[in-house]
Amino acid sequence: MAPRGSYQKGKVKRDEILMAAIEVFSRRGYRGASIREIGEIVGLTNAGIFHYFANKEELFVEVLRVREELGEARTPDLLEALRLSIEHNAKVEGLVHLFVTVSAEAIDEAHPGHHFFKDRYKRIIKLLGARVQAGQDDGSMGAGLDPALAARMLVALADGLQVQWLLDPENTPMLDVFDAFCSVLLKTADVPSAEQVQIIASG
Amino acid sequence: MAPRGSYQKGKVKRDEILMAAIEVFSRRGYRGASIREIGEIVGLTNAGIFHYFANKEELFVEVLRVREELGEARTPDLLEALRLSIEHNAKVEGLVHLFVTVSAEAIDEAHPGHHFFKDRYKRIIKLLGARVQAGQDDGSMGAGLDPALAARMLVALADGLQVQWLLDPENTPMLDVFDAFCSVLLKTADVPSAEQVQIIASG
DNA sequence: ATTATCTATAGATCTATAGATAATGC
DNA sequence: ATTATCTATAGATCTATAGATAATGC
Repeated sequence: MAPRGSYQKGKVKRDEILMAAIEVFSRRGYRGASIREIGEIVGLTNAGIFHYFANKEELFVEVLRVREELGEARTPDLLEALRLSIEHNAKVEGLVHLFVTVSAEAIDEAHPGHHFFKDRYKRIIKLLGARVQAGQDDGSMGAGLDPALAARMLVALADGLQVQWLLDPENTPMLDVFDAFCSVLLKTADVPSAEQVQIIASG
Repeated sequence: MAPRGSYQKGKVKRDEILMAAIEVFSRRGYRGASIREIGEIVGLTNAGIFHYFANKEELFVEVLRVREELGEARTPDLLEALRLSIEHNAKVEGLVHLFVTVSAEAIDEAHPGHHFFKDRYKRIIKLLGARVQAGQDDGSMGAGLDPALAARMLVALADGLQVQWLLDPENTPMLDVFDAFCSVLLKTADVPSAEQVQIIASG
């Protein structure tokens, strides 16, 4: 006898739990979050949560997956996607908080999110590096920066800005800073250096 | 009767505790760290720790203070200081880990380190902004970036790179990335834009 | 009949305190 | 005599399980 599967009510509740979990894991990190607190938000006892998720770690991994989906880019261009995600993030403080809190916590190799984050960074940096390389090749970007380094810069900038923004949202113009950096990226050494200017000017 | 003060042995032990605490708070964050684990490292029971620090929070605040001292710059120039601290940090994984973990956790307003971090960021960004402004004024830096934005970039970059480095130390050339960014900062729009080159070249 | 949810509870922690004992140094 | 440290323990949590009851929908 195959199981009947969850009722409609159950599916809705499961989603509610995931949303509440995002909020709580965001504020408190994986270790600091408690199942009971998540349960209170959705009107369940802690035992009620365990009906939907076998254990805390399973719930957490689902949260990471959902966050990835919610933040998913709708653009094929990775650089634009990164910019869009920053723009989007300024509206969903909870997700940014989750990401920042948990990625810091996940530095510990024993953390359940460790591999998720390590792989994620590696993948994004690699893809962004290729994107910058392509931009330089087709002349849309300046060739002044090593693409691999530029990729790490972009990711670091986005991450670092999020911390500043979460600590002080009103005074942190996340997108302005990012855009200013991108404009630098676009023209750096696309424009000739001072020496080259000399040559051009005197030629 | 004034108290006699702590014995020599006690002073040494207190320092040992602080060093162990840096390590544990680094790995686990404020909430995840346990007094007992710190005690085990220095060969005390958890109650032994409470002889030196009234409570967990007091120990933690001391750790932040000590970290600040240990990472203290020896250079008056703030930009150089930032670079030196990155260079230095690559040798003291524990302190970087502490900083990253706890600053993420401290985004929560109820966290004991919240104000410490918020003030610290505000101060550093302001000072760095002034530094960049001065650099642009005396012509040692290009004028292409708004100093306030550049200051936030520098801080975000340093923070973001630390996360990448902690997740994957071998493959993250922290200092190279930072230096590449600084070289961009130094010359951006110091060098004329493409249009200006046209004018120069044709003038 | 099966899913959703609760109550009750076991068993691990954790911070912190009280009060005893050991070590140190006037 | 005072500091350093321990044992024992109170009182909060926390995750997770067992087993009962309520709600849902074939």
